[in-house]
Amino acid sequence: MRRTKEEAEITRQKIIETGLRLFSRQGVSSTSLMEIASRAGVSRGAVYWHFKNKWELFEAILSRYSARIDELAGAGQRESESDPLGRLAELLHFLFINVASQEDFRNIFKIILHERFMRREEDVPERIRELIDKSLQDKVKTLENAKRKGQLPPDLDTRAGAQVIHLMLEGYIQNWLKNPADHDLAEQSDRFVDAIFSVLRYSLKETRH
Amino acid sequence: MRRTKEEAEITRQKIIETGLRLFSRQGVSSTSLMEIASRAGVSRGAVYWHFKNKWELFEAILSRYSARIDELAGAGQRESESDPLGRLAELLHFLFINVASQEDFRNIFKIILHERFMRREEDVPERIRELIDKSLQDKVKTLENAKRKGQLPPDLDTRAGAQVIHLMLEGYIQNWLKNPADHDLAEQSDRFVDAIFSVLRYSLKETRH
DNA sequence: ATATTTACATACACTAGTGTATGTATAATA
DNA sequence: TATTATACATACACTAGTGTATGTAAATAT
Repeated sequence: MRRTKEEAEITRQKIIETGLRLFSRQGVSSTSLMEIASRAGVSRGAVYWHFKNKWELFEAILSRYSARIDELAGAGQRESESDPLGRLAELLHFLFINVASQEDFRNIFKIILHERFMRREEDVPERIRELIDKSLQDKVKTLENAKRKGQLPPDLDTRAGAQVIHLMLEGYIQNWLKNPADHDLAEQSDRFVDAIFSVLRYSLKETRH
Repeated sequence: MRRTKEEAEITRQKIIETGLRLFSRQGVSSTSLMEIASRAGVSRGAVYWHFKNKWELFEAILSRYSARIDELAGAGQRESESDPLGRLAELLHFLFINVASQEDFRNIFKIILHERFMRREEDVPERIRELIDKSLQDKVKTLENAKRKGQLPPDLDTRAGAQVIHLMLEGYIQNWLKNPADHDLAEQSDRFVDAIFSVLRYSLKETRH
């Protein structure tokens, strides 16, 4: 019954895909390796052969997509960029489109959003938090840059701005995940980016103390 | 060892409080009745005497606070209101303050936000979704009203507006829950309401088709 | 061609959690 | 005061899940 190396890789991918699907539906902690195995059409032994435990499987799933997420998140941070706000708009559009059109990408987001607030120390690995914090830092840099280039008011609180961007982005994705039929994410992308920018332009002024 | 009626009510409340704390930290499905019981200083028997199972305990927790949430959510929806936008601002401020200052209220929000996207049918009861949907509908009404009173542009997409309000509110609360030391929620309440209103005023126009 | 890994499947031991059944001191009641 | 119902605690039976140990056919190395 020994499989060839290619076959082994196929089952490994199948486990990863099934894990991604189930994790995104039920959350990581309430999905058993048993269920993943049976839905992937393999035995639990296969899962334990490819991955040490549930969290290593989770790490494998994350690392398969983290490169793409990093790439997207970092796109607008270059200090030399002459139109940082334009870059930011592109990034947001890109995120919207990807989330709307690619299920696996959407599921990764869903897991991250869902798992982010769990507090059991043994459970959620540090990697998720790092991932989010990094992309937040990227956006602060982009906004600072846009301020210097005169694209945003000089008294904008960039940290608050970056947070609001994240929040609205996450919120919109969550809402779309909750009710995909409600509206077309890609179509509304323009309007939503406008909404974010109007917040940046008209609110979130720094407070003096 | 039989307790007096008052004592029984005290243990019941103690179980509810402990359940609220643990559910908000770990999520409902990954918190055991064993842990709740021991942390509440009672036996599992006590929990099973007061509540049929975990989800009935959860219902009890929800119903203890849903009145307050309903009250808050419904505050700005009166059609006869002459200043609906002002009411909405008050509501948002009130929510911010409550979430910032009252731990139990904050924990309820945390549970709702966390549990909202779980998909195991046996698990999350319909009540949470109903709760959120109702308050969304309230906000749509408030915005419609504000439009008629000339407080908002006539081509505002009120449904999108209501969603954005929810998303930003939830996002901000989530962010505050994630990092309470980061900033004072109550203090930033003003600025955040401003941000929301600027979105309503300058974006989210209805699309023609 | 033989030896050795590999890629699993199966079986086992263990734990955590659930729900229920039973025991019991005592508050409430008649 | 005797009886009954209450408010639990404890014990038990059961299930689901984990991790590990072992078996094994076939791919691969020698």
